Amino acid sequence: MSSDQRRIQPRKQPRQVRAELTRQRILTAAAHVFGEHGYAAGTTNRIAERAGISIGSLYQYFPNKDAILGELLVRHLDDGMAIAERVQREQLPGPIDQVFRVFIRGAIESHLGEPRLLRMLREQAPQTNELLEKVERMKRSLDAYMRELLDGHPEVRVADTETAARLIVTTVELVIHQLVADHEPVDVGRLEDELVAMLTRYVKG
Amino acid sequence: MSSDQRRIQPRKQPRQVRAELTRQRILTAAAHVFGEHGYAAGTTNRIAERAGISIGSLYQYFPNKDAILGELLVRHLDDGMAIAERVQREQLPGPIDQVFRVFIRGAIESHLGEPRLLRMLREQAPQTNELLEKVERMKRSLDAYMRELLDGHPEVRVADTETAARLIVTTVELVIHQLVADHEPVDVGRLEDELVAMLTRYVKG
DNA sequence: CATAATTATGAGCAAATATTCAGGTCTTGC
DNA sequence: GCAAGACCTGAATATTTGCTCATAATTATG
Repeated sequence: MSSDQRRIQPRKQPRQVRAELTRQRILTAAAHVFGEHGYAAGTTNRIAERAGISIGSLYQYFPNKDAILGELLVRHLDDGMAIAERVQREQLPGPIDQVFRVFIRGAIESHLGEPRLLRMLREQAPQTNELLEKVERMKRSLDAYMRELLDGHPEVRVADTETAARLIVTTVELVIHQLVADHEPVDVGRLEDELVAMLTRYVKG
Repeated sequence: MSSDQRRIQPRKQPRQVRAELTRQRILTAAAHVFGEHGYAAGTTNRIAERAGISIGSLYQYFPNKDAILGELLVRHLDDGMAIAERVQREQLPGPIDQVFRVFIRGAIESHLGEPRLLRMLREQAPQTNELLEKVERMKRSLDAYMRELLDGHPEVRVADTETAARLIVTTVELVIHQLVADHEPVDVGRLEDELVAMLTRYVKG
Protein backbone atom coordinates (compact mmCIF):
# COMPACT_ATOMS: atom_id res chain seq x y z
CA MET A 1 0.00 0.00 0.00
CA SER A 2 1.19 3.52 -0.74
CA SER A 3 1.91 6.17 1.85
CA ASP A 4 -0.37 9.16 2.25
CA GLN A 5 2.18 11.81 1.47
CA ARG A 6 4.43 11.92 -1.53
CA ARG A 7 7.87 10.61 -1.03
CA ILE A 8 10.42 13.36 -1.50
CA GLN A 9 13.58 11.44 -0.86
CA PRO A 10 15.04 9.11 -3.41
CA ARG A 11 13.90 5.55 -2.92
CA LYS A 12 17.30 4.21 -2.40
CA GLN A 13 20.77 5.32 -1.55
CA PRO A 14 23.20 3.72 -3.98
CA ARG A 15 25.47 1.23 -2.19
CA GLN A 16 27.24 -0.33 -5.10
CA VAL A 17 29.20 1.38 -7.85
CA ARG A 18 26.88 0.22 -10.58
CA ALA A 19 24.01 1.90 -8.77
CA GLU A 20 25.78 5.25 -8.68
CA LEU A 21 26.61 4.76 -12.33
CA THR A 22 22.97 4.18 -13.13
CA ARG A 23 22.05 7.37 -11.28
CA GLN A 24 24.54 9.36 -13.34
CA ARG A 25 23.29 7.81 -16.54
CA ILE A 26 19.78 8.86 -15.69
CA LEU A 27 20.79 12.46 -15.04
CA THR A 28 22.87 12.69 -18.18
CA ALA A 29 20.10 11.22 -20.27
CA ALA A 30 17.53 13.51 -18.66
CA ALA A 31 19.66 16.55 -19.47
CA HIS A 32 19.66 15.58 -23.12
CA VAL A 33 16.02 14.61 -23.31
CA PHE A 34 14.68 17.65 -21.47
CA GLY A 35 16.88 19.91 -23.56
CA GLU A 36 15.63 18.38 -26.76
CA HIS A 37 11.93 17.87 -26.08
CA GLY A 38 11.14 20.23 -23.23
CA TYR A 39 9.79 19.18 -19.88
CA ALA A 40 6.32 17.95 -20.78
CA ALA A 41 7.42 15.93 -23.81
CA GLY A 42 10.50 14.66 -22.03
CA THR A 43 8.87 11.52 -20.74
CA THR A 44 10.40 9.31 -18.11
CA ASN A 45 10.25 6.38 -20.50
CA ARG A 46 12.24 8.32 -23.06
CA ILE A 47 14.80 9.19 -20.43
CA ALA A 48 15.14 5.58 -19.38
CA GLU A 49 15.45 4.49 -22.98
CA ARG A 50 18.16 7.03 -23.68
CA ALA A 51 19.99 6.03 -20.51
CA GLY A 52 19.88 2.43 -21.67
CA ILE A 53 18.13 1.23 -18.53
CA SER A 54 14.65 0.10 -17.69
CA ILE A 55 11.94 2.46 -16.50
CA GLY A 56 11.80 0.60 -13.23
CA SER A 57 15.43 1.39 -12.49
CA LEU A 58 14.75 5.07 -12.97
CA TYR A 59 12.12 5.00 -10.26
CA GLN A 60 14.50 3.31 -7.88
CA TYR A 61 16.55 6.47 -7.63
CA PHE A 62 14.06 9.25 -8.23
CA PRO A 63 10.64 9.37 -6.62
CA ASN A 64 9.11 11.15 -9.59
CA LYS A 65 9.81 13.12 -12.71
CA ASP A 66 10.01 16.47 -10.92
CA ALA A 67 12.80 15.19 -8.72
CA ILE A 68 15.00 14.56 -11.73
CA LEU A 69 14.51 18.07 -13.02
CA GLY A 70 15.00 19.39 -9.50
CA GLU A 71 18.36 17.73 -9.18
CA LEU A 72 19.48 19.22 -12.51
CA LEU A 73 18.25 22.65 -11.51
CA VAL A 74 19.91 22.61 -8.11
CA ARG A 75 23.21 21.67 -9.67
CA HIS A 76 23.01 24.55 -12.10
CA LEU A 77 22.05 27.07 -9.45
CA ASP A 78 24.91 26.00 -7.25
CA ASP A 79 27.27 26.50 -10.17
CA GLY A 80 25.90 30.00 -10.73
CA MET A 81 26.28 31.08 -7.13
CA ALA A 82 29.81 29.72 -7.03
CA ILE A 83 30.74 31.90 -9.98
CA ALA A 84 29.25 35.02 -8.42
CA GLU A 85 31.06 34.43 -5.16
CA ARG A 86 34.33 33.83 -6.89
CA VAL A 87 34.01 37.07 -8.87
CA GLN A 88 33.14 39.02 -5.76
CA ARG A 89 36.08 37.59 -3.87
CA GLU A 90 38.76 37.88 -6.53
CA GLN A 91 37.77 40.82 -8.71
CA LEU A 92 36.73 43.56 -6.33
CA PRO A 93 37.79 46.31 -6.26
CA GLY A 94 38.93 46.80 -9.84
CA PRO A 95 38.04 48.50 -13.12
CA ILE A 96 34.33 48.07 -13.68
CA ASP A 97 34.71 46.66 -17.16
CA GLN A 98 37.02 43.99 -15.86
CA VAL A 99 34.53 42.99 -13.19
CA PHE A 100 31.80 42.74 -15.80
CA ARG A 101 34.04 40.73 -18.08
CA VAL A 102 34.83 38.08 -15.52
CA PHE A 103 31.19 37.91 -14.48
CA ILE A 104 29.98 37.55 -18.06
CA ARG A 105 32.66 35.07 -19.03
CA GLY A 106 31.74 32.87 -16.10
CA ALA A 107 28.09 32.99 -17.07
CA ILE A 108 28.87 32.09 -20.66
CA GLU A 109 31.10 29.22 -19.70
CA SER A 110 28.52 27.70 -17.41
CA HIS A 111 26.05 27.63 -20.32
CA LEU A 112 28.14 26.01 -22.99
CA GLY A 113 27.58 22.45 -21.81
CA GLU A 114 23.88 21.97 -22.26
CA PRO A 115 22.51 25.27 -23.46
CA ARG A 116 19.09 23.98 -24.44
CA LEU A 117 18.60 22.25 -21.14
CA LEU A 118 19.55 25.32 -19.17
CA ARG A 119 17.22 27.52 -21.13
CA MET A 120 14.44 25.06 -20.45
CA LEU A 121 15.29 24.99 -16.77
CA ARG A 122 14.73 28.71 -16.50
CA GLU A 123 11.52 28.54 -18.39
CA GLN A 124 9.53 25.52 -17.41
CA ALA A 125 11.12 24.07 -14.34
CA PRO A 126 10.12 26.17 -11.36
CA GLN A 127 6.37 25.90 -11.78
CA THR A 128 6.09 24.10 -8.46
CA ASN A 129 7.26 23.56 -4.93
CA GLU A 130 10.33 24.66 -3.02
CA LEU A 131 12.54 24.98 -6.06
CA LEU A 132 10.75 28.25 -6.69
CA GLU A 133 12.06 29.53 -3.38
CA LYS A 134 15.59 28.51 -4.15
CA VAL A 135 15.43 30.25 -7.50
CA GLU A 136 13.93 33.39 -5.98
CA ARG A 137 16.52 33.45 -3.23
CA MET A 138 19.32 33.19 -5.71
CA LYS A 139 17.83 35.88 -7.91
CA ARG A 140 17.65 38.27 -4.98
CA SER A 141 21.18 37.44 -3.95
CA LEU A 142 22.44 38.27 -7.39
CA ASP A 143 20.41 41.48 -7.61
CA ALA A 144 21.60 42.62 -4.20
CA TYR A 145 25.20 41.75 -4.99
CA MET A 146 25.07 43.71 -8.23
CA ARG A 147 23.47 46.68 -6.52
CA GLU A 148 26.18 46.78 -3.88
CA LEU A 149 28.73 46.65 -6.62
CA LEU A 150 27.13 49.58 -8.43
CA ASP A 151 26.59 51.65 -5.30
CA GLY A 152 30.14 51.16 -4.08
CA HIS A 153 32.02 51.65 -7.30
CA PRO A 154 33.45 55.12 -8.07
CA GLU A 155 33.11 54.83 -11.84
CA VAL A 156 29.39 54.12 -11.73
CA ARG A 157 26.87 56.84 -12.49
CA VAL A 158 23.30 55.66 -12.79
CA ALA A 159 20.27 57.28 -11.22
CA ASP A 160 18.32 54.24 -10.08
CA THR A 161 20.77 51.56 -8.99
CA GLU A 162 18.03 49.18 -7.93
CA THR A 163 16.38 49.03 -11.33
CA ALA A 164 19.79 49.12 -12.99
CA ALA A 165 21.04 46.14 -11.01
CA ARG A 166 17.99 44.14 -11.87
CA LEU A 167 18.27 45.12 -15.49
CA ILE A 168 21.92 44.09 -15.67
CA VAL A 169 21.51 40.74 -13.99
CA THR A 170 18.45 39.91 -16.06
CA THR A 171 20.11 41.00 -19.28
CA VAL A 172 23.24 38.95 -18.78
CA GLU A 173 21.37 35.83 -17.86
CA LEU A 174 18.68 35.97 -20.51
CA VAL A 175 20.78 37.14 -23.41
CA ILE A 176 23.35 34.44 -22.83
CA HIS A 177 20.68 31.81 -22.46
CA GLN A 178 19.04 32.90 -25.67
CA LEU A 179 21.99 33.52 -27.93
CA VAL A 180 24.06 30.53 -26.90
CA ALA A 181 21.10 28.22 -27.49
CA ASP A 182 19.99 29.96 -30.68
CA HIS A 183 19.58 28.29 -34.04
CA GLU A 184 22.52 30.27 -35.31
CA PRO A 185 24.63 30.55 -32.19
CA VAL A 186 26.67 33.70 -31.87
CA ASP A 187 30.42 33.81 -31.62
CA VAL A 188 30.79 33.79 -27.85
CA GLY A 189 33.89 35.96 -27.95
CA ARG A 190 32.05 38.74 -29.76
CA LEU A 191 29.06 38.34 -27.53
CA GLU A 192 31.28 38.76 -24.49
CA ASP A 193 32.93 41.88 -25.91
CA GLU A 194 29.70 43.58 -26.88
CA LEU A 195 27.96 42.69 -23.64
CA VAL A 196 30.85 44.07 -21.61
CA ALA A 197 30.85 47.22 -23.73
CA MET A 198 27.14 47.71 -23.35
CA LEU A 199 27.08 47.34 -19.59
CA THR A 200 30.25 49.36 -19.03
CA ARG A 201 29.11 52.33 -21.11
CA TYR A 202 25.71 52.13 -19.51
CA VAL A 203 26.88 52.40 -15.93
CA LYS A 204 29.58 54.95 -16.66
CA GLY A 205 26.94 57.31 -18.01
CA MET B 1 -11.29 6.30 -40.63
CA SER B 2 -8.62 8.90 -39.97
CA SER B 3 -6.48 10.43 -42.68
CA ASP B 4 -2.81 9.57 -42.89
CA GLN B 5 -1.55 13.09 -42.36
CA ARG B 6 -2.63 15.45 -39.65
CA ARG B 7 -5.12 18.04 -40.64
CA ILE B 8 -3.59 21.48 -40.50
CA GLN B 9 -6.50 23.59 -41.62
CA PRO B 10 -9.39 24.39 -39.33
CA ARG B 11 -12.32 22.04 -39.79
CA LYS B 12 -14.68 24.69 -40.79
CA GLN B 13 -14.74 28.19 -42.09
CA PRO B 14 -17.22 30.23 -40.07
CA ARG B 15 -20.16 31.34 -42.20
CA GLN B 16 -22.42 32.84 -39.61
CA VAL B 17 -21.67 35.57 -37.10
CA ARG B 18 -22.18 33.35 -34.09
CA ALA B 19 -19.54 31.02 -35.46
CA GLU B 20 -16.98 33.77 -35.75
CA LEU B 21 -17.94 34.83 -32.25
CA THR B 22 -17.33 31.33 -30.97
CA ARG B 23 -13.91 31.30 -32.61
CA GLN B 24 -13.03 34.55 -30.88
CA ARG B 25 -14.28 33.24 -27.56
CA ILE B 26 -12.06 30.22 -27.90
CA LEU B 27 -8.98 32.30 -28.62
CA THR B 28 -9.67 34.72 -25.79
CA ALA B 29 -10.26 31.89 -23.36
CA ALA B 30 -7.15 30.08 -24.55
CA ALA B 31 -5.06 33.20 -23.98
CA HIS B 32 -6.24 33.33 -20.38
CA VAL B 33 -5.94 29.63 -19.70
CA PHE B 34 -2.50 29.20 -21.28
CA GLY B 35 -1.27 32.27 -19.46
CA GLU B 36 -2.52 31.01 -16.14
CA HIS B 37 -1.74 27.30 -16.32
CA GLY B 38 0.95 27.00 -18.99
CA TYR B 39 0.65 24.95 -22.12
CA ALA B 40 0.60 21.42 -20.72
CA ALA B 41 -1.90 22.15 -17.94
CA GLY B 42 -3.97 24.37 -20.18
CA THR B 43 -6.29 21.63 -21.31
CA THR B 44 -8.70 21.93 -24.19
CA ASN B 45 -11.58 21.12 -21.87
CA ARG B 46 -10.59 23.97 -19.59
CA ILE B 47 -10.43 26.31 -22.54
CA ALA B 48 -13.86 25.25 -23.72
CA GLU B 49 -15.27 25.63 -20.22
CA ARG B 50 -13.81 29.10 -19.85
CA ALA B 51 -15.14 30.06 -23.27
CA GLY B 52 -18.59 28.87 -22.19
CA ILE B 53 -18.88 26.45 -25.08
CA SER B 54 -18.71 22.71 -25.46
CA ILE B 55 -15.49 20.87 -26.18
CA GLY B 56 -16.96 19.66 -29.45
CA SER B 57 -17.36 23.21 -30.70
CA LEU B 58 -13.73 23.89 -30.02
CA TYR B 59 -12.72 21.07 -32.33
CA GLN B 60 -14.94 22.43 -35.06
CA TYR B 61 -12.63 25.40 -35.49
CA PHE B 62 -9.24 24.08 -34.47
CA PRO B 63 -7.89 20.71 -35.57
CA ASN B 64 -5.92 20.28 -32.36
CA LYS B 65 -4.50 22.01 -29.34
CA ASP B 66 -1.32 23.11 -31.09
CA ALA B 67 -3.31 24.99 -33.68
CA ILE B 68 -4.84 27.21 -31.02
CA LEU B 69 -1.46 28.14 -29.63
CA GLY B 70 -0.20 28.64 -33.16
CA GLU B 71 -2.91 31.13 -33.94
CA LEU B 72 -2.14 33.10 -30.79
CA LEU B 73 1.56 33.12 -31.64
CA VAL B 74 1.02 34.27 -35.19
CA ARG B 75 -1.12 37.13 -34.00
CA HIS B 76 1.53 38.26 -31.56
CA LEU B 77 4.26 38.09 -34.16
CA ASP B 78 2.20 40.13 -36.58
CA ASP B 79 1.72 42.75 -33.87
CA GLY B 80 5.46 42.88 -33.30
CA MET B 81 6.30 43.36 -36.94
CA ALA B 82 3.69 46.06 -37.25
CA ILE B 83 5.34 47.99 -34.43
CA ALA B 84 8.79 47.71 -35.99
CA GLU B 85 7.51 48.90 -39.33
CA ARG B 86 5.70 51.80 -37.80
CA VAL B 87 8.82 52.91 -35.93
CA GLN B 88 10.92 52.63 -39.04
CA ARG B 89 8.43 54.67 -41.06
CA GLU B 90 7.69 57.42 -38.56
CA GLN B 91 10.81 57.81 -36.46
CA LEU B 92 13.70 57.73 -38.90
CA PRO B 93 15.80 59.78 -39.15
CA GLY B 94 15.88 61.22 -35.65
CA PRO B 95 17.90 61.26 -32.43
CA ILE B 96 18.93 57.70 -31.66
CA ASP B 97 17.58 57.77 -28.12
CA GLN B 98 14.19 58.80 -29.39
CA VAL B 99 14.14 55.95 -31.89
CA PHE B 100 15.00 53.52 -29.14
CA ARG B 101 12.36 54.96 -26.89
CA VAL B 102 9.53 54.54 -29.36
CA PHE B 103 10.71 51.05 -30.18
CA ILE B 104 10.93 50.03 -26.54
CA ARG B 105 7.65 51.64 -25.61
CA GLY B 106 5.92 49.76 -28.38
CA ALA B 107 7.40 46.51 -27.20
CA ILE B 108 6.35 47.16 -23.62
CA GLU B 109 2.82 48.09 -24.59
CA SER B 110 2.36 44.97 -26.66
CA HIS B 111 3.24 42.89 -23.60
CA LEU B 112 1.00 44.46 -21.02
CA GLY B 113 -2.16 42.68 -22.11
CA GLU B 114 -1.33 39.08 -21.33
CA PRO B 115 2.24 39.05 -20.12
CA ARG B 116 2.19 35.50 -18.83
CA LEU B 117 0.73 34.21 -22.06
CA LEU B 118 3.30 35.97 -24.17
CA ARG B 119 6.16 34.69 -22.12
CA MET B 120 4.78 31.22 -22.46
CA LEU B 121 4.45 31.65 -26.20
CA ARG B 122 8.13 32.37 -26.56
CA GLU B 123 9.06 29.43 -24.44
CA GLN B 124 6.92 26.49 -25.36
CA ALA B 125 5.13 27.32 -28.57
CA PRO B 126 7.69 26.91 -31.32
CA GLN B 127 8.68 23.33 -30.50
CA THR B 128 7.14 22.13 -33.74
CA ASN B 129 6.39 22.65 -37.40
CA GLU B 130 6.26 25.72 -39.55
CA LEU B 131 5.77 28.16 -36.70
CA LEU B 132 9.46 27.82 -36.07
CA GLU B 133 10.10 29.17 -39.53
CA LYS B 134 7.83 32.12 -39.03
CA VAL B 135 9.53 32.95 -35.76
CA GLU B 136 12.97 32.66 -37.34
CA ARG B 137 11.96 34.81 -40.28
CA MET B 138 10.67 37.53 -38.02
CA LYS B 139 13.76 37.38 -35.85
CA ARG B 140 15.96 37.91 -38.87
CA SER B 141 13.82 40.76 -40.10
CA LEU B 142 14.16 42.51 -36.79
CA ASP B 143 17.91 41.89 -36.59
CA ALA B 144 18.40 43.17 -40.14
CA TYR B 145 16.26 46.22 -39.50
CA MET B 146 18.21 47.07 -36.38
CA ARG B 147 21.51 46.60 -38.15
CA GLU B 148 20.48 48.96 -40.94
CA LEU B 149 19.47 51.45 -38.34
CA LEU B 150 22.84 51.22 -36.61
CA ASP B 151 24.86 51.28 -39.82
CA GLY B 152 23.03 54.29 -41.20
CA HIS B 153 22.87 56.46 -38.10
CA PRO B 154 25.55 59.13 -37.62
CA GLU B 155 25.52 58.97 -33.81
CA VAL B 156 26.27 55.26 -33.68
CA ARG B 157 29.76 54.00 -32.92
CA VAL B 158 30.02 50.29 -32.36
CA ALA B 159 32.62 47.99 -33.82
CA ASP B 160 30.51 44.96 -34.70
CA THR B 161 27.09 46.14 -35.80
CA GLU B 162 25.90 42.64 -36.60
CA THR B 163 26.45 41.31 -33.12
CA ALA B 164 25.32 44.60 -31.64
CA ALA B 165 22.02 44.51 -33.52
CA ARG B 166 21.34 40.99 -32.39
CA LEU B 167 22.25 41.88 -28.85
CA ILE B 168 19.94 44.87 -28.80
CA VAL B 169 16.93 43.11 -30.28
CA THR B 170 17.37 40.13 -28.00
CA THR B 171 17.85 42.30 -24.95
CA VAL B 172 14.75 44.38 -25.52
CA GLU B 173 12.53 41.42 -26.18
CA LEU B 174 13.74 39.16 -23.40
CA VAL B 175 14.13 41.72 -20.67
CA ILE B 176 10.65 43.06 -21.23
CA HIS B 177 9.17 39.59 -21.31
CA GLN B 178 10.92 38.68 -18.12
CA LEU B 179 10.47 41.77 -16.04
CA VAL B 180 6.89 42.55 -16.99
CA ALA B 181 5.82 39.01 -16.10
CA ASP B 182 8.04 38.77 -13.02
CA HIS B 183 6.85 37.93 -9.54
CA GLU B 184 7.62 41.47 -8.49
CA PRO B 185 6.90 43.38 -11.68
CA VAL B 186 9.03 46.43 -12.30
CA ASP B 187 7.74 49.93 -12.79
CA VAL B 188 7.44 50.00 -16.56
CA GLY B 189 8.32 53.69 -16.69
CA ARG B 190 11.62 53.15 -14.98
CA LEU B 191 12.30 50.08 -17.04
CA GLU B 192 11.76 52.09 -20.20
CA ASP B 193 14.09 54.87 -19.03
CA GLU B 194 16.89 52.57 -17.99
CA LEU B 195 16.62 50.44 -21.09
CA VAL B 196 16.76 53.51 -23.32
CA ALA B 197 19.73 54.83 -21.37
CA MET B 198 21.57 51.56 -21.59
CA LEU B 199 21.15 51.12 -25.33
CA THR B 200 21.81 54.76 -26.14
CA ARG B 201 25.03 54.95 -24.17
CA TYR B 202 26.09 51.65 -25.62
CA VAL B 203 25.78 52.59 -29.26
CA LYS B 204 27.11 56.10 -28.81
CA GLY B 205 30.35 54.66 -27.43
C1' DC C 1 29.30 -22.06 -2.06
C1' DA C 2 25.21 -20.49 0.09
C1' DT C 3 22.53 -16.95 1.70
C1' DA C 4 21.21 -12.30 1.90
C1' DA C 5 21.20 -7.75 0.10
C1' DT C 6 21.18 -4.86 -3.65
C1' DT C 7 20.04 -3.67 -8.22
C1' DA C 8 17.58 -4.27 -12.66
C1' DT C 9 13.56 -5.51 -15.49
C1' DG C 10 9.31 -4.31 -18.17
C1' DA C 11 4.44 -5.57 -18.72
C1' DG C 12 0.70 -3.37 -17.10
C1' DC C 13 -2.24 -0.21 -14.05
C1' DA C 14 -4.55 4.20 -13.31
C1' DA C 15 -5.27 8.83 -14.15
C1' DA C 16 -5.29 12.59 -17.13
C1' DT C 17 -6.32 14.43 -21.45
C1' DA C 18 -6.92 15.00 -26.46
C1' DT C 19 -10.24 14.06 -29.78
C1' DT C 20 -14.48 11.98 -32.08
C1' DC C 21 -19.20 11.41 -33.50
C1' DA C 22 -24.08 10.66 -33.40
C1' DG C 23 -27.49 13.34 -32.63
C1' DG C 24 -29.50 17.51 -31.28
C1' DT C 25 -30.55 23.14 -31.91
C1' DC C 26 -30.40 27.39 -34.37
C1' DT C 27 -30.20 30.36 -39.00
C1' DT C 28 -30.76 31.18 -43.48
C1' DG C 29 -33.00 31.30 -47.90
C1' DC C 30 -36.95 30.55 -50.50
C1' DG D 1 -43.20 27.87 -42.53
C1' DC D 2 -40.14 24.60 -43.94
C1' DA D 3 -36.32 22.31 -45.72
C1' DA D 4 -31.15 22.45 -45.75
C1' DG D 5 -27.25 23.60 -44.11
C1' DA D 6 -24.56 25.61 -40.28
C1' DC D 7 -23.62 25.22 -35.68
C1' DC D 8 -23.47 23.16 -31.06
C1' DT D 9 -23.42 19.42 -27.57
C1' DG D 10 -21.08 16.19 -24.32
C1' DA D 11 -20.80 11.31 -23.26
C1' DA D 12 -17.75 8.04 -25.07
C1' DT D 13 -13.34 6.62 -27.01
C1' DA D 14 -8.40 6.70 -27.92
C1' DT D 15 -4.04 7.95 -26.51
C1' DT D 16 -0.51 9.36 -23.65
C1' DT D 17 2.26 8.91 -19.70
C1' DG D 18 3.70 8.78 -14.81
C1' DC D 19 4.47 5.17 -12.03
C1' DT D 20 4.15 0.24 -9.56
C1' DC D 21 5.29 -4.34 -8.40
C1' DA D 22 6.27 -9.14 -8.85
C1' DT D 23 10.13 -11.33 -10.44
C1' DA D 24 14.82 -12.03 -12.07
C1' DA D 25 19.72 -11.04 -12.22
C1' DT D 26 23.78 -9.46 -10.02
C1' DT D 27 26.86 -8.57 -6.25
C1' DA D 28 28.33 -8.70 -1.41
C1' DT D 29 29.16 -11.47 2.75
C1' DG D 30 31.25 -15.06 5.61
